[in-house]
Amino acid sequence: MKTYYCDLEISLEVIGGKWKGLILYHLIKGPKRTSELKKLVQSISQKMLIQTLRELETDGLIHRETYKQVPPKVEYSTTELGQSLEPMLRALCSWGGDYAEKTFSEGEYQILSVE
Amino acid sequence: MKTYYCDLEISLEVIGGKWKGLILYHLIKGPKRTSELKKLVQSISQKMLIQTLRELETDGLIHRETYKQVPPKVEYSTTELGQSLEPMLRALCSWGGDYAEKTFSEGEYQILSVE
DNA sequence: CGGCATCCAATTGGATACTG
DNA sequence: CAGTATCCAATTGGATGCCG
Repeated sequence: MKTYYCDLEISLEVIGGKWKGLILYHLIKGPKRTSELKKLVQSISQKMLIQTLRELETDGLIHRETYKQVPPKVEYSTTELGQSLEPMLRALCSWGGDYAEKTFSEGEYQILSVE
Repeated sequence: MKTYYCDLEISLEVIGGKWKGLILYHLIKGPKRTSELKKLVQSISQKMLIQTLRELETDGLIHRETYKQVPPKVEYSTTELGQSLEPMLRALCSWGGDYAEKTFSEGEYQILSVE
């Protein structure tokens, strides 16, 4: 039996880790193909991208749709459960922007939106 | 110059990782001594606890107060910046509880609050 | 009590090559 | 295009011992 000492430990197990929150956040803004996600999160390796997607799928946060065609097409989207994290991820995202403005110096960082 | 492709990457850099969010959450509920934090997050090692606290301090989310006495006493508390994450961490925490109820089977997990 | 240093095991993660 | 497998480097993290 799994033992937790705080509900937050459960959330962090599901969306914690280096990439899960970020990938999920991009999918919350709309379904994406594998290659699109790779572009949105450039620093992730293909291996980690796939691995992260598998974990999110296993935990019921995203859905994987395969189109049987050549060349193959796969599209990922959020489930209702995954989508329910939208307010928190949006708030965190906005917090990150504020944090950077307050904390970093001009010219010390840049944000290149790839939307 | 640091480059980000999404503001969320900034937040995750600051409160991501295995322990930062959890430690911060406990401190948001009130100042704690080192040994108290260790009790609240039993599965963390002393090394990781100290390391996590240093990182949170460096990023300006928590404050470390040393009382010069024997035996030594150290107390950690949130800064205003750290406290500003309260709504998000509380929401995430509550989400984790809901997730567990929906997803886990009875007897598959337990939550032992140590408050 | 709170913290640091060292050593070592385990895990993570990247590069590359290959498949349908 | 999407994904898998393998190998290897880097990082993480735990156990232990020591210090003020």
